[in-house]
Amino acid sequence: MRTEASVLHLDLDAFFAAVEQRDKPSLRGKPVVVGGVGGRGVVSTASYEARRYGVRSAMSTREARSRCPHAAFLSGRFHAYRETSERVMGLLRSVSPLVEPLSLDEAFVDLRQADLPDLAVPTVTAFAQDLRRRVVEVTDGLTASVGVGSSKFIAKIASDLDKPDGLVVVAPGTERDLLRPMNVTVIPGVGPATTERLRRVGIHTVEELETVTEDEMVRLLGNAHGTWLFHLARAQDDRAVEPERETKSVSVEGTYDTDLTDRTLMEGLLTRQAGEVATRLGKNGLSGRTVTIKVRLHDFTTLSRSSTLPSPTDSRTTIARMARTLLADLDTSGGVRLLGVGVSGLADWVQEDLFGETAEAEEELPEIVVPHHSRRTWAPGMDVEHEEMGRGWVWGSGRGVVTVRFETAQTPAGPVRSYAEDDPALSAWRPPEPDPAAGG
DNA sequence: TCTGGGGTCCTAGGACCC
DNA sequence: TCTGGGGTCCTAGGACCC
Repeated sequence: MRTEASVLHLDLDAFFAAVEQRDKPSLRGKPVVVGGVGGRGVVSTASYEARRYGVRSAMSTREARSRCPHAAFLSGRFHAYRETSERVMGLLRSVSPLVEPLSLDEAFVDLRQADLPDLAVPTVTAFAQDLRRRVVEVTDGLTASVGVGSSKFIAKIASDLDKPDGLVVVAPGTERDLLRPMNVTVIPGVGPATTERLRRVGIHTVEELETVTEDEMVRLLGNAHGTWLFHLARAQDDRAVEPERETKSVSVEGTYDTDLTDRTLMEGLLTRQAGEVATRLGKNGLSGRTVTIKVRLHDFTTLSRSSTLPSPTDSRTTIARMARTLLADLDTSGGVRLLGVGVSGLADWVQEDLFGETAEAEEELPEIVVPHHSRRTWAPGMDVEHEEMGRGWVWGSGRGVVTVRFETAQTPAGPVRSYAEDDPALSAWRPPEPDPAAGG
């Protein structure tokens, strides 16, 4: 924790709804709800007019409609949100090089790196007011709530205290007095489960939380969370403002209006999602080793299955096949409401293609053709054929061994076998069409 | 017809290696 | 012939955030 109030947190007010009201004057002053409009949609953002009717983020759209039937229900225009967000982040970066975006509508700014004569409360207050004015300017009318304090934690709490269109600067030294009367739920990281655990031992406020020893807290909430909360209860937070945070995973998921029961359809949907994940990996120059599927059953039970390759991939065919294979192990007979595919274990480099082709070339050539029996030709995802086992694809290779998973569209979870990489029974599978470029 | 989609981080158990 | 530890990787699930 710093001795001066030099961490700023900025939060754009009802951001998605505010962009809609800005761009569509007929919506100004009226309740606007942005979110999923389908049968199983939830509210992403409600304008303050809609909040007066009890509409809240994360509420089902169905309930929002019953609370506020005359609201405008919009599915969202993410390009507009992103574009507006970039203008705000650009403004923040012009003020300090240390800007950490948390989402499209939120960021931390380190004021130690800003051009300020000093970091006294009156100075940062004037600076923050001017920044809020410039946000309105640069966004054509959107307002922001800002908090400034001696840490990320305090700045974030402060920006919440006078919403919307407010500013709160917490004077150094007053943090703990501010926190004590507050409910534990104001602490970021304290959600429903933690709140309930604390409630059961009679803890509701930060002041009560302060009475718990670190050991007790760890016993109650686990090592990481317990230790973390022990310190936050005392306003102890030394986290730096981190401008660059690297991506750890990329995923696509979808909830369907009616439960799925057709396995072939599920495989088709996973295949399409895998393609979207691969495209996004490729655009960002990423590849990853672990493919995970997510399946939410009719009763909301959520399952995940994952599998890790020997080397990273960004190939749509490999990701899709792994996804379908993982699905094969699951009983989905009761119906599925959500399917998803993700890739993690990311490397910021793409495995060098054996033919020196670019990722774009793979888009046109989903089936890779490899020469017969030459060494070092087995890359994950390649189609191969075994004299006895039939057609399969390379699961992994290395140290002279190639592992092949045999599958057909009907039986995705085929057996896995390993062979010496120069086993003559194993050959590259060729598409039925003659390919003059393939050579021998 | 309650309950999105994109993420991050943590835990716990088992495998495996030294 | 009884029973080490530590470290790392992988998997599944859960809590939480916006």
